[in-house]
Amino acid sequence: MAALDRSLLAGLPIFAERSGEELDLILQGARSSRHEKNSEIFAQDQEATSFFLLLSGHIRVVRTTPDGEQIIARYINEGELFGIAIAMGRTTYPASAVAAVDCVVLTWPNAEWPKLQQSVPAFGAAAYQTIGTRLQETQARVMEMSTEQVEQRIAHALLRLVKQAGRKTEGGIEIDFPISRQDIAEMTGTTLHTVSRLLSAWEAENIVQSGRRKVIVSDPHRLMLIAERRSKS
Amino acid sequence: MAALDRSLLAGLPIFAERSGEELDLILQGARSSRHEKNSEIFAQDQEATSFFLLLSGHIRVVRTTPDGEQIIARYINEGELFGIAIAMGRTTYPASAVAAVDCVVLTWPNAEWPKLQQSVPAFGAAAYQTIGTRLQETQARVMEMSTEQVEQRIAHALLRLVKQAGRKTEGGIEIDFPISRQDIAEMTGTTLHTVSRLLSAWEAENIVQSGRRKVIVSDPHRLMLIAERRSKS
DNA sequence: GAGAGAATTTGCGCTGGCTCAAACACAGGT
DNA sequence: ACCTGTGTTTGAGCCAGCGCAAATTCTCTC
Repeated sequence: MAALDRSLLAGLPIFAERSGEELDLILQGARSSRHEKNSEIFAQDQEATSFFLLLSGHIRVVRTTPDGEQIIARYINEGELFGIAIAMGRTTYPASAVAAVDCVVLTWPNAEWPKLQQSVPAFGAAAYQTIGTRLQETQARVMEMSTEQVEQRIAHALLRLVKQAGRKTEGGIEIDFPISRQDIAEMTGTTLHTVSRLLSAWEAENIVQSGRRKVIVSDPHRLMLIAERRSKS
Repeated sequence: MAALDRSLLAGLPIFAERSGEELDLILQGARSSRHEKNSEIFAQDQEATSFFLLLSGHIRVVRTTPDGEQIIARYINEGELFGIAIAMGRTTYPASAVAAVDCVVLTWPNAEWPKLQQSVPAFGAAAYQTIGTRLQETQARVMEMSTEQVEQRIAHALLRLVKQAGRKTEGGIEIDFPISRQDIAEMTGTTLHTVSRLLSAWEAENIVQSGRRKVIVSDPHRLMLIAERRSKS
């Protein structure tokens, strides 16, 4: 395979400060691959052999319970590391990764990890920072689930999606990948029925427009009011 | 202050593989301190100036929402690192740490972090592993809150406490620090009333014995059956 | 040992959101 | 143009768990 070009990485914030030489070092052990929509990049509990960076597209990280219920742990956006089990001292992937749209992914075999950490310490630091950030986010989610009503949780989830993967359109900001009511339910710990009812209600109030696997937030401000509404006092 | 003795660390699993020299290096920048029950070791959102290791006691890690609701993020057990904001690239503590009983804590100023990581790489690795483990645990908690009923969540929480901080007594395994109904509620996202009702019911069935800020699990096996009970099918 | 504060227990009524059920709408393939 | 599968909508009923309230018990202090 031809060597990968450093221009692949140059645009990513995570590598903004890296020199050309460092970028080459980073790319040396990597290969890039395309994953079509709905294909699985790695599976939960499978032995972790590689770690990844999403060059383009969106990835859904899904955890499945022993009795088959699914939860969406997070969405991975362009430029983010994922599947970095190795950096957490794990030997298996704790979740599955599924392409939400066609994706381009950079893959390193785990064997590259120690080398890379050695030769480009900032790479290791970026990975650890990623994990730290995710711990924060996950803990925030626990708080949300403990203290907020379903309506507020869904509003928060939509606002987060808009922020991370929003694309400006005529009617407002559209979430840039297909997302079903079921998906939103799995992100917020509720049922697709409740999500559907709420989106319908919000649509009637011109806060969102939504369709089949599609959500556009037309009035983020009002959605924020809903999200921040206190339950009592 | 007199130099700290390496025997402080020698017994901890996290340092099992370290040589005497390494232990001395680790202790060089540290100081130890005593924290009495219910005192705060650091506060949420406060600037992170140090990181810590719990030598003895139990610590409650608490997050407070903007409107004053509290959540117990986790309990720290003996030998665990905590407050390692620096390893996550954070400048403030994301939660408060409160001594659940009288505690002895080892403290390093953040300035020691890069040195220590350099001189004892395994120390850095331990910190990252700690964070990775916590991410796993927190995600497991999200799944629990999404898919399980209150009864199962409380059962799981008790089993976890027993595993991490259980002390064998006559009537069963006692949780080794004072824990109120309210605390359990804040760990499981419910109310103290519901916790109280459930504990009373379990007490009647001889699964637990509990008192004021005290819980003894007398029949872990039956508690496990409750915890693993599937909601449907 | 009296009093105050903190933790727990228990009853009661209500309701948010789930379950069950059915109809409907859209996209993509043949 | 039709068909099939997948996603969405909406209704109806129900119940787990919450909010509120009051009584009770335990611990610690003075």
